Parts: sequence; C-alpha cells; structure tokens
Amino acid sequence: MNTGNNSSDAEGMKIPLQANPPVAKVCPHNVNISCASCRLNELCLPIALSKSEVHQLDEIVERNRPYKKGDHLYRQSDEFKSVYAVRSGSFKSYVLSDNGQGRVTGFFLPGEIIGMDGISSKKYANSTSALEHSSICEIPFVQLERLSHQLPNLQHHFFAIMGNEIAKDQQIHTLLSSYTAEERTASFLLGLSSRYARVSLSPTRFLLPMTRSDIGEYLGLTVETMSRIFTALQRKGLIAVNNREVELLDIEALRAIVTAS
Amino acid sequence: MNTGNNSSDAEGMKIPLQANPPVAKVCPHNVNISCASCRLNELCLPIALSKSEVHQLDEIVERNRPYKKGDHLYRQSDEFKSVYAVRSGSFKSYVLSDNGQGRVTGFFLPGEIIGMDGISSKKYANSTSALEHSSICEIPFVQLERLSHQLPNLQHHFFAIMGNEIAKDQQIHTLLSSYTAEERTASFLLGLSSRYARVSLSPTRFLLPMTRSDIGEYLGLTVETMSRIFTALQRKGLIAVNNREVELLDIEALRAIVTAS
DNA sequence: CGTAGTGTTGAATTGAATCAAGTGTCGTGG
DNA sequence: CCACGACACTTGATTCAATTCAACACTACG
Repeated sequence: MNTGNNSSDAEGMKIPLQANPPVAKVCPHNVNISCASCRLNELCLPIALSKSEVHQLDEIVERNRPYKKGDHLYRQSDEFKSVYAVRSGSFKSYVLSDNGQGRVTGFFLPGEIIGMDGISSKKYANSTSALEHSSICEIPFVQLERLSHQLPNLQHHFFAIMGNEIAKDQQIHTLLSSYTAEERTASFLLGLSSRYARVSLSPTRFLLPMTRSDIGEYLGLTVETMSRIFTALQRKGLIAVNNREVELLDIEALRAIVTAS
Repeated sequence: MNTGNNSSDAEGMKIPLQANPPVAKVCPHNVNISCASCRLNELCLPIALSKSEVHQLDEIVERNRPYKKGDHLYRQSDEFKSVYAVRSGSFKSYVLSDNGQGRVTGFFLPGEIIGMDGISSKKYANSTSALEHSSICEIPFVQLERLSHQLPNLQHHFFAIMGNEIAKDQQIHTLLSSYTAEERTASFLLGLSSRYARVSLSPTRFLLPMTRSDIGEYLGLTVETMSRIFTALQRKGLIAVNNREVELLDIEALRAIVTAS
C-alpha cells in the first residue's frame, strides 16, 4: 500500500551510475547484507552504536528488493509508516502543484535518510521515487521509536539526523531566497561533491543521477537556465560537463561564486 | 556566553503587541509560571504528557527573564546548549551573508520551538533575536534528551516537533522555488493567520511583529516589492494594512492566490 | 529504426531588483 | 512635551536576471 510498484527485476546486475564504482566486490544492490557488514554503517543509522545495539537495529530493518528507476517508495499523503535509508542508487522527493507540474524537494544519496517529513502529520508530505536502479533499507518508525527508547545512543543519533535535516533545509532557504542562478548551481554541485565524498566516491568526477529539469525544479530555476549555467560554468573552465557526467575542475572558484553572495 | 545581552527591564509591563490581547489576566511575560499552568501547554512541549510527566519537564525548564526587542537568544556558531519555547512575544532567526546583509530564516510565535538547527552540529546555524518584548522557556538539550529517554511520550512528541519543522521547511522550499511575490506574500499571511489562531488570537486581525524588510528577507523579496504587494492586495480588497496592523478581509481569495500556482 | 524524453541555444518578454527620492513613525533626550 | 534623528515604509522610473516561447539536436531504449 505505501510502497510503490516495484519492478520484478530483483536480480538486476546493472553497473551503478557512479563514475567511480565502490571498491567492495559485492553488488551494491545486494539484499542480504546486515547493518553490521554494510559499508555505509559509519554514516547511516548505526553510527555510534555498539555491536549488540547494531544487531538490535538490524532486527527491525526491512531490506526490500531493489527499486527500478521511477519506482516509488511512497506517494504524497500515503500513510506514514517508515523512514528509509538509501543503500545504493539515489532518489528524489517531489510534490505536485495544483497546476500539475512538480517541484523537487530533495535528492537522496547512499547513507541518507528519507521520509522524516511524515513523522508529525502521519502522512508523507511528498512523493519519493528512485532516480536509478537503487536499494533501500526500510525502518518501520514505530519500531525505531521503540528501539530509540531502549538505546539512548540511537535516540541521540536520530535527534541529530533530524536536526541535520533541519539545518540543511534552512541553508536551502537562504540559497533560494538570495542566490543567483549561478550561485545556486555552484552551491548545488559543491553539495553533491561533498555528499559523494562522504560515501568514498570521487568529489570531483561524478554522474548526475537526476535530469537538468529535476535540478531546476529543486533550485527554483527552469531547465533552460540550468542548461545555460552549466554551459557558462564550462566556458569559464570551472567544470566539464558531458550529459550527466560532471567534473569539477576548479573547486575553489566554485566556492568563490557561492561565497560571493 | 550563549545568551545575548538581556536588558535589565525585568518587570516590563508593556501590553503585548497582539491585536487581541489574551484573556488570561496574568502578565504574559510572567516568569513564575509552571508548564502545568501555562496557557500554552496544549501546544508546546507538554502536549500529550501526563501530570507527573509535565512536572518532570517543569524541573528542567529554565524561565529566563524577559527579552527586550533586539536581544539575542543566541548567535550564529554559539555552542548549542538549549532549545527554546516561546512563551510570549516573537523572535526571528537570521543568518548574515558574507557581504553583510542578513537573510531571515524563520519567525517564532508563542508555543513554537527555537534552536533545533543546532542539534546535529552542536553549534547554532543562525542567530535569533526578539522582535518585541518577549519571554522564553529555555530547555537544556542534554536534559531534554535524558528526560525523553525516560518518557516515551516526550520522545515521541519531540520527534513529531522536529518532523513538523522538516515538513514546514520543505513547504517553504516549494514556495521559494516556484511562487511569485504575490503568492509568497499571500501564503505568508495565511500562515501567520493560522499560527495566531493556534494560540487563540484573531486569525483575521493581527499586528505584524516584524518589519517589511524582515518579511522580504524571509520570502526572498526586497522591501520595495513587499510594500508594493501589500498595497496591491489592499487595492484588491483582500487585506487592509496600516503599518504593522493587518486585517485579512478575504481569506478565500488569498487562498485562491496561493493555490493558483 | 523510430520515438519520447532530455538537453541546448536563441530571441523576446517580464517580474522583481535596483536606484532614487521622498513621507511617516517612534523612541529619546533636551 | 516637543524636536530631533534614526529607522521604517512607500512610490516611481529604470534595469536586469531569469522566464517564456520556439526551434532544434542528441541519446537512449524498446
């Protein structure tokens, strides 16, 4: 009910769209992996938990089969049931405005938590779908709360995760309310860069899992503007773009653009 | 250290800037009031707590003396120590951009919680100051965490408060990324309206505690645009404005503006 | 191989910013 | 209690960044 239409392509072996594939030999979409052995456990929910605590967390985590591009984790106003941790691939959250066009509210990379907007109203405030072949750990919220009550470390950490989300959202508020198109784009690219770095992927070369249109909706700009800015940044020698492939050639200069504001 | 320069005007008896003063006879800035007897306890942290639980919460709440207009609760990158519940008056959070000009990231009315952006980084991400003579309950976060661990109700409720903040921030993301100046303003006024209603003040007549410039910074618009939009909405007969005094004359029409997007 | 989705580029348009010049309001100190 | 100064707000003229409209190129996938 709250999960979208998964594909039947459960054994998909497609190489992930990351420029630098992870070192681990296991398929990143592998369903049979515990929190304890997950290469993301240092960044995800298990952070700061002891071995036995991680084991308890493991018990409540549901590892769904992989999601195909476009599959939904949940849809706007579905009943809130779980939060999700991205194990591989990437997702976008979006809302549909009354006139039909969507607005992207967030992108999620491995190790990041999805769905916290539904906690208070008991309904998800947006829809979330996979941008590519991806896999997810689902954490039923009632059980997460119960376990948090038992494990102060987990409670502390989940407060921190939510606080971080709040801080990030406020940065975006500032970005949208005062940055130019170029500043927004530079900031977005730098943000992606550090998020890829966090999961040990190259911070300077990566594939964008989302379309220009998605980025534009996220940054409050049109596709055309996105395209023009990418071209402009490339002409200035700050980045190299080829379709979804991006290379950041001059991080300092990009940072200077953002800070200029 | 983390609190700004409070004034010595502890016994200030000024009538609060609300259009409809609260029914309670006690001074709304009164320092000596317990959570149990606070008229906001149905909307604030004590929600859903039992009598004895409220009593325990009471023990950790610090009721500082009132803040004068402009006094700071904390400043950007101060060490995170507490979250704050507004008891009376109002506050704004803002960040200063490198070129010196500020961007307002939030307004806070009675019963609302301030400071959650500092939880994860252990530093406040913005500065927060009083917009008028105001009073606050300070809740040291370490103790709030400890108590949440003991009281599942409190843990649950604080998760909900944070989730609500996240959902709200995402709505603003959408607003900033796709609404026109008029839509933003209408949405802002309707938002204020329901927040005043929540604390039993008139949803149609209220005084704005913040300047046009504050609103503009919050909505990503200039003061001049704010002024023009207010005038335009007034000419259309949707609102009546006189300085800080606002009356919403046609809520449905305002809603229609917002939904039009 | 064809088609739908994605991306690019150009020209015209426009909503809001900027620049500029005021008036109104409030709190303070003389 | 009034006068002063600082700040808050308004209104108009002009500019500009980004959107819109339009046409086309690329790619990827069934």
